[in-house]
Amino acid sequence: MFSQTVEYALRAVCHLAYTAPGSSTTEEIANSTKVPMAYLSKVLQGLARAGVVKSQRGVGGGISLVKSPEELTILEVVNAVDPIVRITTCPLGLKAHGKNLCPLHKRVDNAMASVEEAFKSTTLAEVIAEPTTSIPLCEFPAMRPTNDPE
Amino acid sequence: MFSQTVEYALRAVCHLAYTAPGSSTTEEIANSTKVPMAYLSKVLQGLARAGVVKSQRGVGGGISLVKSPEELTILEVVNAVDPIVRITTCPLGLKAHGKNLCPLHKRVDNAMASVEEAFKSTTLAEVIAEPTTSIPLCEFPAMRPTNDPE
DNA sequence: AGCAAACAGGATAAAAATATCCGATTTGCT
DNA sequence: AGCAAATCGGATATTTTTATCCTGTTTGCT
Repeated sequence: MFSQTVEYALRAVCHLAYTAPGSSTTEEIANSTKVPMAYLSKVLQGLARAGVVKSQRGVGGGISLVKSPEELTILEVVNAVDPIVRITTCPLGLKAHGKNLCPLHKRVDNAMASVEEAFKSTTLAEVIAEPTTSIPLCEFPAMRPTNDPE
Repeated sequence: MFSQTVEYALRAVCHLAYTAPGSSTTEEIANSTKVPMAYLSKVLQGLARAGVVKSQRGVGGGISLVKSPEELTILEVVNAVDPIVRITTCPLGLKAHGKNLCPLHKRVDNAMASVEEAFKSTTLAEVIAEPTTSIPLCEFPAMRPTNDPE
């Protein structure tokens, strides 16, 4: 239901939230998130174009979040790479419907609205702070991603 | 967020709900739903394989719903062509997580769960019966799809 | 200046989703 | 039997998504 790209982007910003406000290299993120590095690079470029992350070239460079994890919502990340497009006019182009969606499309749009709302109300900070035995991206409890090359 | 195929399938069963328990030809459905006929044919084959619709070849044949619109949910239609797959184990394959999803994936899964729930609790009968000026698939209010070739 | 780290971006490839075409088969009707 | 209405299913094409590779550019360090 959500694209691979969305999944990869969320993992990446999750890693970056751990190291924020510092930066991580694409390789570090790729290792920690188990995303193919070359493809991750493209995803990160998309996030950079959308202003979610910024990149710094050269030695000591890498990728970092533009906002703090407290200010960054899941929705912003999702919309940066694969936007949730709400239904605003009849997909069949029926003029009589126009912006007045029929019950079918109203329900489909409501489903998207609920996802949008859930994602809008969750920040990255909440995701990484939530007490749990399953820490995002971490194989072992109570152990968080580091920048050490494994 | 939802595939074209899902959209097409929903339109098609919506048309069939109008003509239920009678059948419609693929061409009639294609015209009423504005879905390319050849592709719709494939979508309907998928719905038939999943047991949502049944087909009858030959003169006077066509496609009809297996269940009544009262018994058929949107979810069954969606799952027939492009299933909503819930996250049951860690997508990274982290053994420590297993079925205990991390906060990130729990939220993504919750979003899918809300969609699943919304779709599960809506029948086709509700969709076509809801009073509105925008009648599904119909260009004009108070005028419903017919089997008349336009 | 020279070198190594690191991202940028184009070219390419592979796979999946979307779409079209057409001959084969089934079926009802006369 | 013959014909026309319909679906079935295989082949093919197109577009999008996912993925890989490689060269170029930027940057910090010595």
